Amino acid sequence: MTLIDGQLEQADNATPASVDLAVSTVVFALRPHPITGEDTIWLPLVRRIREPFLGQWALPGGPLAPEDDLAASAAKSLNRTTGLKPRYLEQLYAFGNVNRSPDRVVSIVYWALVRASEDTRESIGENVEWFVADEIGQLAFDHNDIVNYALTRLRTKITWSPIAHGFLDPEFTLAQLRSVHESVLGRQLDPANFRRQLLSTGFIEPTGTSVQGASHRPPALYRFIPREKRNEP
Amino acid sequence: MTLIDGQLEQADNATPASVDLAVSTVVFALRPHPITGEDTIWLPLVRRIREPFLGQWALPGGPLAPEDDLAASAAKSLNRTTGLKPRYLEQLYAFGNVNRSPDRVVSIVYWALVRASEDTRESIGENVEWFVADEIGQLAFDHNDIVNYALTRLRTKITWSPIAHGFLDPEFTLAQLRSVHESVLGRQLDPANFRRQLLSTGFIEPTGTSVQGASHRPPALYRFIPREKRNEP
DNA sequence: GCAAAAGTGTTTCAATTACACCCATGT
DNA sequence: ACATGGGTGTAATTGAAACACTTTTGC
Repeated sequence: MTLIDGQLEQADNATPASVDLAVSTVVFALRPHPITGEDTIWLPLVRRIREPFLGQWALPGGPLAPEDDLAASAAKSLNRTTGLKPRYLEQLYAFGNVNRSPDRVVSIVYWALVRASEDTRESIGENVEWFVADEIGQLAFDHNDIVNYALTRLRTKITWSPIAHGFLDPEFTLAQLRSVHESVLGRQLDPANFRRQLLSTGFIEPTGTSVQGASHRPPALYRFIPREKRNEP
Repeated sequence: MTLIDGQLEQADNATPASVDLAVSTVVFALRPHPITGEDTIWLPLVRRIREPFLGQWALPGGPLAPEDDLAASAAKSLNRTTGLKPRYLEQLYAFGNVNRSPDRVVSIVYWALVRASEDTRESIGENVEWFVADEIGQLAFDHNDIVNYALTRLRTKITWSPIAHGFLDPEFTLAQLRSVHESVLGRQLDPANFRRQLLSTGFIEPTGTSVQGASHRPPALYRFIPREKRNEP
């Protein structure tokens, strides 16, 4: 509430910040659960190599570089830790409570979807590890809260927004897409109704090709239609 | 993508930031349109008193004080400019593109709802003025984008979330609440269906009192039930 | 009694759900 | 041919929208 020159303070020409700014990312992928074998949500965490919370697991991220946009910073740290590029990336929330860290840090958190690519299992580094999202222990800072918030956002958003393709290759069958929804929501969905609902949204279109080789009718392949190329959403 | 000690960078113990951090707030109130007289959305803007964008209108805000939570900072700047306390306050988005300002500033923006109180018309200061939201000119920085984004959020959120009471006194009639929805959405709503829909959500409860004095059946008064005291949503 | 807004009831229409059934393929 | 998942059809259920109707007040 300080007054400057007898006038109100104003944003966007702030005095030099005494608050640190970081960008972190919650990265989701679908992989089989180690016990049940059913697809479930995984995420990569990074072991902290300094105080505070030294040795504990935390979300990948880092300070915001002056030359990076926020989303670019998130994508970079994602790529650093997983070697992957995000197929979906969205800002989650800015966390900045005074008591969330011993020093004062505001974290702008993104969440991302990536494919369950093969080559990322152990290839990155000692200090990066993937965990089943529902079975992570206590994380550094308020990162448990952040992960839970991101999971909630994923599960609610998938019911009305076309994001499930973020877990898949560019071309996919409706069964694969339905399987993603089922894994995220944790319940079975009616194949017939799922098909109709999704096709009526206009979010996807058939590629014209289909998948041969299985001992049943070959399923058609579809691709996601980006917002700009859609007709009436 | 710098490596520190041969390890991955990590968030939340960032190196001293070379990026400034500000918190701004989009404040909405409902007041009669100066020409049509119908209730419409207004918001307060602050005239900039320094470069860049000197003399142009901008959102109220300021640098984040180390001792303030993000929401507290937003509420403070709101109170500074309008003299009001927010009846609803929510984080909107963190804007941080490199090119949004000559210097590098990340703005964490909140949006708020306040009552159309009498005493705030001109009483604050020379450099604060209220505008009809749909009739503001060109603002400083990317603040036009921010205002439009906040308006979109308000209009979509009011259809499924109980926020309209943020424009009203703690006790209100269903007609007042419906009028808020109509003003925000810009179209008429069926009184019968509106009543049923809203009561079925369990967001509000009757106070037991009603408003006498008008030449028609006296309407019952309702109050908003905060999330914690609700039963099933 | 009449106007005016509060509040209730009912009919219609659209969307979702549940589930029966046919289709195309590999073995 | 038959097992398997892909794909279509349809009746039942639910919920939203439209609108007629009753209630309670001031004048």
